[in-house]
Amino acid sequence: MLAMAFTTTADVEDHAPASAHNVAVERDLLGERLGRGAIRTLEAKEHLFCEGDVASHVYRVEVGHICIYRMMPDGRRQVVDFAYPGDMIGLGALGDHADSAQAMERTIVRTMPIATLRELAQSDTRLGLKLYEALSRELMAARELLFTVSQRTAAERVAAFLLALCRRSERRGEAANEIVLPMTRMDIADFLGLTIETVSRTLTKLRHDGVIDLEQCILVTILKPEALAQLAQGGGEGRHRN
Amino acid sequence: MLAMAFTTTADVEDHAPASAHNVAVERDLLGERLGRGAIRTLEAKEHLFCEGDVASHVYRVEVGHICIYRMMPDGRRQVVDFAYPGDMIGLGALGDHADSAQAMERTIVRTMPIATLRELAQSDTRLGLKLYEALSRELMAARELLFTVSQRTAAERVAAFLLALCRRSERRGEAANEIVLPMTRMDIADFLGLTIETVSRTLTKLRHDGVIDLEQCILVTILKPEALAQLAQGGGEGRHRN
DNA sequence: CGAAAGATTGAATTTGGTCAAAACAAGTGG
DNA sequence: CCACTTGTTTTGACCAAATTCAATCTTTCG
Repeated sequence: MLAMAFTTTADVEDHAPASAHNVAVERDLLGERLGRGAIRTLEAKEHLFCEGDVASHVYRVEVGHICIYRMMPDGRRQVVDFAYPGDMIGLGALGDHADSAQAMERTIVRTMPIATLRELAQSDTRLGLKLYEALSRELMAARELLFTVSQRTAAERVAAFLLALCRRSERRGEAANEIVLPMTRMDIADFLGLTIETVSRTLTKLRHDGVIDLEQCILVTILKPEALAQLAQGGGEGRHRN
Repeated sequence: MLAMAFTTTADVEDHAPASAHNVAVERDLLGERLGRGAIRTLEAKEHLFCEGDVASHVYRVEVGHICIYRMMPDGRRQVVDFAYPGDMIGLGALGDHADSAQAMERTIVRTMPIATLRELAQSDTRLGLKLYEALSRELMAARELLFTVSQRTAAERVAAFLLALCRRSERRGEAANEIVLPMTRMDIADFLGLTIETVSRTLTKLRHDGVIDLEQCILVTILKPEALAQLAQGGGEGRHRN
């Protein structure tokens, strides 16, 4: 269950074992149909949809990365999820979108009308179940994030974040200890409920402690995975245990 | 959408207009079957299920209140939801429970095996859709809470919490400005990511400011709903707007 | 009633935020 | 190729909000 941490924007395909390649076998109806779906290309910073828009489609990221977030009138922002290639977006939307989705770089998505999705789900109960499970996984991820943000210290949050990215890499069969951050410090900060300064400081501290290496501020090398894992738990003496 | 704040543990019935009474008309299949389902009574502090248990049933609270939470090994706790009469519990569970459900007082629930739920959902596609929507609403609630905990100050969190309870009362046709807190300060604290002391202090401050009244520390009277709403937004000059 | 659990209040401490400046990186145009 | 601009990241000094620790007060319940 812990392995699920942050594993949000559930891919509807079964969670692939490490052996599966990026080009997953599209054996189910949804995958097939999406494969034939319209393609849309987004420039960096372009929005796929915004808070309040009518939820007309679901999407699957093909290339690039998308940041999903919500804003408060006064400018405070909560990043809810980062969608990687293979991830579905917009599954949970009912009526209007409750959040915005913005490309973090040039990004390609496949699109599919919600109406079509509904039809498919009706004709194939197994698909309906899959969707349900995908949503359920999103819920769990959201709660995991809630937990992290609510209960952990800054250091623990950053550690947990890095670990989650590691696991994501592993799951898609990439190098597990070298991760490229497609998001800015600002995105990380708004995801973890911190400021950019704190994120930066924390990363620097991890570097000085020899836990990670940071060359271009976009490339993180995990030197001591155990230390990181330890930190992500209450290992560094966390906070109020009441 | 904002009105959804904290409206978690979605009731599967349509969101009833304010006129609807507690004894909602059970027109759909699920309601009927649950109405005929087995009853289980829990004493205060008794668990309905625990983290890691196999998810065998879904439940609907009939009388009393249930607290849903997750724990870290070191004792830190995150309350994820409070379930009121009419609320469903366990909808999102896949395989094992990711959280624990504990009665906050003597509580009665109706139970229904997940297998039965699956069958029902297969025979009635509309029910499947309803379940999906219920889960989706839970997801939104989780994200709303995430937002609150992550971005708001202590005062704002408590204000938002009280307001959410107000709305809940309203929705079930109860007095909107007198709310009884079925949960302890500890529960509130673990829900909002604060300490009991901070919760207590914040409530005291609200009382001194004449925004609420607090007689038995369990009964909150909202004296200035607008002020509370204002606070819940960034009205009291919130935090880092970057 | 009296014990135990829960809630409040106060004082000291700490974490993380704010503000401000400097360092870097990437891209543009001369 | 270099100066120049712009945007992001890092670093430091200071400050405020929330936690910790500790003591007291209330409520609940046997």
